[in-house]
This record gives sequence, C-alpha cells and structure tokens, in this order.
Amino acid sequence: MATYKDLRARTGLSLATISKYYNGGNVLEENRVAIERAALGLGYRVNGFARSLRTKKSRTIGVLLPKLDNEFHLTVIAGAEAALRLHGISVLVCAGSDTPGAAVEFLLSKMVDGIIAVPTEHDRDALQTAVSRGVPLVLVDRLLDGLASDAVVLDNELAARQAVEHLAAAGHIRIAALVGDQKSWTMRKRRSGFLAAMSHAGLAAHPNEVIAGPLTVAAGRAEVNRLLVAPSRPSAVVCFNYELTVGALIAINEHGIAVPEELSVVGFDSVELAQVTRPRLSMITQPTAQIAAQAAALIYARLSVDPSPRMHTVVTLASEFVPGGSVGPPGE
Amino acid sequence: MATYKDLRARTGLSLATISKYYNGGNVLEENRVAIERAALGLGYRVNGFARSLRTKKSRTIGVLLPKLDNEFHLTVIAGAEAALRLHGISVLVCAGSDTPGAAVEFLLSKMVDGIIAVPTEHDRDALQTAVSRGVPLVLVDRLLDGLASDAVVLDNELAARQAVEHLAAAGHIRIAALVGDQKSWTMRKRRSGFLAAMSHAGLAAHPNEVIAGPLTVAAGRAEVNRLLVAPSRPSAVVCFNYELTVGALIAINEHGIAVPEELSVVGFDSVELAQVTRPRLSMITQPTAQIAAQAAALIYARLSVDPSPRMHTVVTLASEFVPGGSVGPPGE
DNA sequence: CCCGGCGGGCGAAACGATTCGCTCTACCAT
DNA sequence: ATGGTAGAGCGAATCGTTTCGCCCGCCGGG
Repeated sequence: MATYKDLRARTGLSLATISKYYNGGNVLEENRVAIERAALGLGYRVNGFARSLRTKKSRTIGVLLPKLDNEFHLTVIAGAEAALRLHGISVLVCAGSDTPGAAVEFLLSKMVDGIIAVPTEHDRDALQTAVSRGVPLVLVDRLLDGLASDAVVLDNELAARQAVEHLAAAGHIRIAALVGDQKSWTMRKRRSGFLAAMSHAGLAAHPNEVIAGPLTVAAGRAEVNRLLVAPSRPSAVVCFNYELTVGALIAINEHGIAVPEELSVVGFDSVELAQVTRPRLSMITQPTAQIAAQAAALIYARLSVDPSPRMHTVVTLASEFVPGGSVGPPGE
Repeated sequence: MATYKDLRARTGLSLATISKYYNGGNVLEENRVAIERAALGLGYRVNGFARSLRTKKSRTIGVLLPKLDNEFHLTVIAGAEAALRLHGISVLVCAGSDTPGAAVEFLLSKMVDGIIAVPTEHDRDALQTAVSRGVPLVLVDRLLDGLASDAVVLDNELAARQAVEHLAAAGHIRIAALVGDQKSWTMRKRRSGFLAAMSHAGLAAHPNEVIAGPLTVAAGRAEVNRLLVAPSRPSAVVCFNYELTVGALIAINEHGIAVPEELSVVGFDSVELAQVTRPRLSMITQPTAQIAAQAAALIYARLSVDPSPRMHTVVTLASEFVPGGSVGPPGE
C-alpha cells in the first residue's frame, strides 16, 4: 500500500506539502495535479490510522442503542449515517448489552469522537464519565435525569395532545391510555401530556385506565385485555409506544372487537402497521429522519467547534398525527 | 491520556514487555500485577490507532447494506454486532449509496478487516476489487453472479416449496405468486423454486399469475390489484418478499377481499405484521439471527486464519413456514 | 563442571501521517 | 532601490504501539 513517501518519490515534493494537499491547504496548481496523478497511479489512499494517531481524531462517531430491534432506532442509524458520511465521518454501531456501561466503554475504546445515544438507565454512569472526559454526546428520544447534554427529542406533550384532541373531537369522553414504563423520561412526558390534554379538553381520566407497565408487546396485550373484559369499558384507547400498540392490536383482534365501532384506537410510531391493518390505524408518528439528521448536525457541530460547551441544546421536534380509520364516534 | 511510557515509568519495565503483556505474551506474575495496577491507576487504555498503524488490522468489519430501512437487514447488523463484539471486533455500518462502489470504497478507506454485505448489483465491481485486494467478504441473503465468495443464504427453494405445499394441502389449485425482481439472485431462486414446487405438486402455474416486478410496496399493491380486478382470479397468492407482502395486504384491504375466504395469502418475512393482521398472516420466515451469526462466524474465521482461501463456503439455512389464519380452503 | 536451551526482558527501529518553525521567492508600496 | 509580507515548500520531530534481534540468568544432563 502506497504512502506519502511513494508520492514524494513520484512528485519530488516534500511530505509536508503532500500532507497540506490532503488537508485542504493551498498548493500550487501544478503540484496539485502532480499529486493527484501520482495518487491515482499508485491507488493511494490516506492511512486513517496514522492520521488518527497523530490528530487524535477518529472521524467516527458511535451510535448507542438499547436494542437493535426497533424501527425507530434503525432510522436513527440510517439518518445519522447518511448525514455524517457526507462529512467523511463514519458510524460505529453498538447495541446496549448486559453489563451496564460495557457498550459505552466499547465505543470509547474505539476512540469515537462523539456519541449519539438512545440511552437507558444502565448507560447513565458510563455516559456521564464519557461526557466528563470531553466526549461530545447527543441524546436522542429521551433525556436522562442528572445528565446534562445536547439532545433531540419529540414534543411528547404535543403528541399526547394531538391524540386526545382528535378523540375528543370525535366525541370520546372516556379515553384510556397505555403509558408504559414511568421510569422512562419519555413515557413520563407522554403520560403527563395525556393527563394535561384530558383536563384541558374537560375530560376526566380514569386513574385505572391510564395504565403504566413495561414497554413490551406482551404488556400491551395484557393491559388491553384487562380493559376489554372489564364490565364497563372506555370508548377509546391511546397506545403511547410502538410495542404497546402492537400488543393492543393483538388483544383487540383476539377479542374480535370491531374498530372503531366498539373501540377507537390511536397508535404510536406504527407507520408500517398502519397501512396493513383494517381499518388503517390512526397514529402519532415521529419525524424520525429529521430526528436523526438533527442529532447528526448537533454532534457534528460539537466536533468541529466548541469542545467543552457550557450550554446544551435540546431540540424538540413536533410529532405528527396521522388520521386513519381506527377512530370513529364512540359506540352505543 | 496515558501511554506505555507512563506505564513504564510506574513499573520500571520496558515498552516491549508491556506490549507483550497486552498481547497475551508471557510475563512474570510479578510484572503482570505491576502493569495491571499501574494501568488501573492511570486509567490506561491501549491506543487502537497506534496499534492498528503497526499491525495493519483494525479489528473492525464493515457491514454493507443496500438500504437501512429493512427489518431483515437490521437483524443482520444486530446479530453480527453481538457476535463480533465478543471477539472485540466492532462493526462499521454503511448503507449503499447513489454512486456505485462508493460505499465499499468508504469501508475500505476505513480499513475494515473484512466485509459482510447484502450486495446489490451496484456493488459487484467494488466488491470484486476488494476481494482481489485480499479483503475477506461474506455475502448475505444473495449471491452475486461472477463473484466467488463465502456466503450465507436462505434455502429459497425450500421456502417456495413450503408455501406451495401448504396451499396445495389446503386444496388450492390456482396459486399466484409475486416473485419480484428477477435480476436478483434470491428472487430468481424463489421463482424457480415456486415453479418447481408447483409442478411437483401437480399444479399448473399460470404464466401471468407469476408476476415479476420491482421489490416495492407500490409494485406489490399494483400487482395484486391487477389480480383482483381480473375476471377470474386465483384462490391464493404467495408474496415472496416483505415489501411485496405489505403491498399485497394493502391492495387486499382496499378491495375489501375477505382473507382467507376469498383469497388465501402467504407472506414473507413479516413476523411483526403477522401478529396484527386479522386473521394472522401465514408466512415464510428467515432465521435472521442465525444468518447473522453464521455470517459473523464465517468472517471471523477468515480473519483469524487462511487469508486467501481457495475454497468458498456457502451456508444455506432453512426457512420456516409459520402457519397463521390467512390460508384456508379455496373459496366457492 | 560445562554447555545448550529457554523463559523473560530490553533497545531501537519501524508504521504513515501531521505540524512547528523556517526559508525562499515574488511582488507591492513607499 | 528597499523593506515588508504573503504564499508555498521543506526538514525533522512526533503520535503510541509492535516487533526484531539480542542479552542475561537459570536449569538439567552429560
């Protein structure tokens, strides 16, 4: 594999000049073409290791995700990768693992220049130390208590409001909600947003129809199950997370409940599902591509400038309500 | 950040010895603990750049995907990442781009030690040159004509047979198939597998009900649309790809066709969808986790041993047919 | 008692880029 | 003419490991 020395042999230039060329410095036109021709002839490519060794920059950012089984997270990778590749920056993917902090450690050991994370509680300490080491960090989807950082999140209150208002407009009075794991910042926001929207709409939220629980398909299914077998049931349900939505749909199918005649349903993040359910699912969606792009932009900004910022930017993006056929007037 | 020199200062050992320690060489017990204590005290971590510069190995493999919007591909990343991380190898993700070869070039410029790829035609030449440069390559999901390489693929003929046999057993005679893009090795296999299975079952495949086309939701929808408006229609349809399956379901929903009474449906790769459609979708699934693990194992083997193999291993994994409620006896 | 061999350790030379001072030229303004 | 300056190029040191060749001391066998 060719090196600067080979280029020097072909061009008669010094290493310093060649380096300058490869780093956007000013070089005589004449020399530029000489270098370019030599490089082409030799099939030369700069050696990232040597460069990184010297500059202490890897031009790589790590993306940390809790699990790799989630369309939303997928889109974050995709968007970030695309945006950063334009700057010649690559993306190291790491899915959270068993041992807390291991994933972050792994990324750091690979010398990533920054981290984009959809964090879990497990990662808090490791991320904290990363930040204190001066590694730029951008949180996505959720904030972590006690961890100051740049972030890009959904306007979860807005999301809740959109769902409630849509249902209220259709005449629903008694609206249930699957609000998931209340240890999660995001789910807390959605829950409080839901409650706020309800009272703002002049509706009462039945405490035991605002159901917290794990963010799993099984939990969503069980919870909706419980709603459906109760002697009296709500006329609508909002599922505040993808897994919960899937679980809810399964339970509804199992009970043979007619949507929206017997029960109106609003889902979350279910772009793909929405189109194949009959009727189409009304849902709240996140601008995933935008989120990823923003995250990439934020981290890129941190990379190029102000290394140890005293101010953090939290970008809040609006959710969008996509009406389908799963919301109708309340039954009977 | 600490270096060997700092360790040397604390332990009185030479750089060579310390290096030996970090590379699994034999070191006196006494010195071992000395190094470990020093490293702990300094928060030392070996510098991957320096190491890679010297050894010309990055301990990173690139995963190349056509697009990052596909659950199957996602699982490949996930599985490969998990398997390789156990060996301290990381995964660089790259989604194919506009300009052919750019993605591969990008990975090579990052000095990946090997590539796992779900290749497209666009990548053929670039992958070819990568291989000839001695970069280990494992193809996933599909082979590329004229590119000898290790690979792990689905037994597509089996997949087709499973679908046909299931439908034939339910009494279907006239079975349509969406076989997608026939430029793709995989889709060709599925098509020929379908035709073979049909004739083996003693059934005739209507040429214009074995429909090739782009692998998109829109195409699937349009094709099924066409089937449904025809004066006489098949009693069952097999969709040989995820997007086609989604498209088909949409078209079926739009026409208000009853499944399976009016039309039996077999999907592909639709684990998630299968559970929320009513009735549940019968489908063919790939052992995605296994595929990824096998790919990781293959590439790891190439990494550690025989650098320029004269033999290629193609691992073929069995598909699984998951019955749902979308297949019933043929209507009327 | 001596010799061969081996486990451990050491010094120094790579690996391939970047970067810090300098030097040299050419050109403009005074 | 002359000093000043900006543009371009150069040499050499440096980043943090690995690795090659060599040395030392110890042990057991002849």
